Amino acid sequence: MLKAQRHSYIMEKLRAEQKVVTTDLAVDLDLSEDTVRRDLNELDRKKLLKKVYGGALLIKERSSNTFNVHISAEEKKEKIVIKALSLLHDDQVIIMSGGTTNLVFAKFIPEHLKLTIYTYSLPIAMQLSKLPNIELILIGGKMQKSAMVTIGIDVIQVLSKIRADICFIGASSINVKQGLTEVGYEVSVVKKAMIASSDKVVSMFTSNKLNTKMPHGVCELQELDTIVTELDPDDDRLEKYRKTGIKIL
Amino acid sequence: MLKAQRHSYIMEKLRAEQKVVTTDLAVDLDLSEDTVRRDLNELDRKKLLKKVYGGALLIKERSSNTFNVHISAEEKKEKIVIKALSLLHDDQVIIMSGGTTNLVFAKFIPEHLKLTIYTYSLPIAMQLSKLPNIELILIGGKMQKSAMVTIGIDVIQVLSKIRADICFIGASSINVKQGLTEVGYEVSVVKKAMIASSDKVVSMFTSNKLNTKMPHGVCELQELDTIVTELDPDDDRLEKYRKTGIKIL
DNA sequence: ATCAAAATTGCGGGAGTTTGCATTTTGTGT
DNA sequence: ACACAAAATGCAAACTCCCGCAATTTTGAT
Repeated sequence: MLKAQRHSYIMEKLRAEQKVVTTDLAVDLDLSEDTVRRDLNELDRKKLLKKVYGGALLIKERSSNTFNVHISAEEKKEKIVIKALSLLHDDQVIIMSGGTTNLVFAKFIPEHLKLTIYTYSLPIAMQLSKLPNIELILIGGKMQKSAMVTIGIDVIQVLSKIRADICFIGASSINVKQGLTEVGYEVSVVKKAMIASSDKVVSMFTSNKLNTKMPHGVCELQELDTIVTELDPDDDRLEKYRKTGIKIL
Repeated sequence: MLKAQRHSYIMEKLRAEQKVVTTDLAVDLDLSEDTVRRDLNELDRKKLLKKVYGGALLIKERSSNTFNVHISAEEKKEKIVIKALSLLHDDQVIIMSGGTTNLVFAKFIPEHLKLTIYTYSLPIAMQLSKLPNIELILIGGKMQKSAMVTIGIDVIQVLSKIRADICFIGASSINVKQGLTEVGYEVSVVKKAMIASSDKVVSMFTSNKLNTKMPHGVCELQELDTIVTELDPDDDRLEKYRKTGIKIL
């Protein structure tokens, strides 16, 4: 593996986990710890991370005016959202949940579409602000800082008054028995409200979310109209889901 | 084989595998490594790939997952907000309007302060999300895309129910006779509501806003408790404002 | 067709990089 | 203060790169 690739691997892992451990990286990359240390030192010199005893930490620059959102597996997500674009038409009212898949979706919405979009995700609202033909309503509430979304009773209240054509809902986990499930209780409640206010429910997620489970239920699989993954709709891994009669893109 | 053919072979392999290795390409193409290197350097010069030690990598345009806010006269604004930090104490409830001066302020709030902050500005909410001890409430509503703030009746309604210790209010324009004035009607209404809900009103702005006027009134000078500029409080340009009895930092 | 200039290629060798190991130094927790 | 892990240092081997040069091919003009 090329050194430059190692550096991107390290930075990627760092962004995902906030820290990296020298010994782990040596195993991951199948290299001596010496080399890993040299890599870390080099990246430290370039101010891309902060080397500490035992590994390295993510640098958080307080000075920059840029807000960065890290998107993992971006190519897969691009494949997903391009398929989902076919669901959009002029004059629809849409609710979008948070999550990076939906953020990629926001990036791909064509400029000419005239839509009304409700969202409670800050990055998605920022992204959609670039589109002149979108009527954009940001749903306010208490900020959940880690996910950059608002949560709580205020969000539920606003959602309950909307009548939307489609909601696009990210997924933490999905399986045939329990349907959609979430890590956080508050987010699960918000998603329930989204579903209740929408005529059609679409969930987009990467295939690694398939057949996984989280503590808080959102809805049964049957309540979803369409799911979109990066897989071919005929893929074996979707077999069980096809049998439920759900639409798969 | 022609050079152009080699180049397309290299680019194709690069797109397929994200990287190419000089020695592998020399074998694939049955050429000396020197020639491969020359090819790679040439493609690098044309910005079609990124040459690295040992091979080359795909150039990936950092597709904008970054949201950038341009801040003019940032040094002046830093001077202002550092003075204003003295107004903050643990357990205060604060309302912040939009504007880049307030954004700089958000960047300078110390990590240890425990505050409850209401804002209707997306960039400010993003910035404040980095602070673990802040209870952050984003006020939702229709997005005004140009300013990255929410406006409208929803914002007013939320603001009217708050009882805040201080509000930090940006200024489009200020003069002794008319007080604070705004370009947009909607923003002027929101700012009136902010003021009505706060015990103390602080306005921060750069000195170029002094003695200017906009169409929509926000409040009389007397309604402000404190103004903060980058000037020395004894500066001649603030003479008229000092006479009104307003506090100047 | 002929020739010269320009471009391309491979090679030798020197310079520069990278890597793992041995050794020494430094840092951490008990 | 101690033991032990992590890091820095020095070093040699292997690898990669670049320069100049000569051989070869291509190009373009006569």
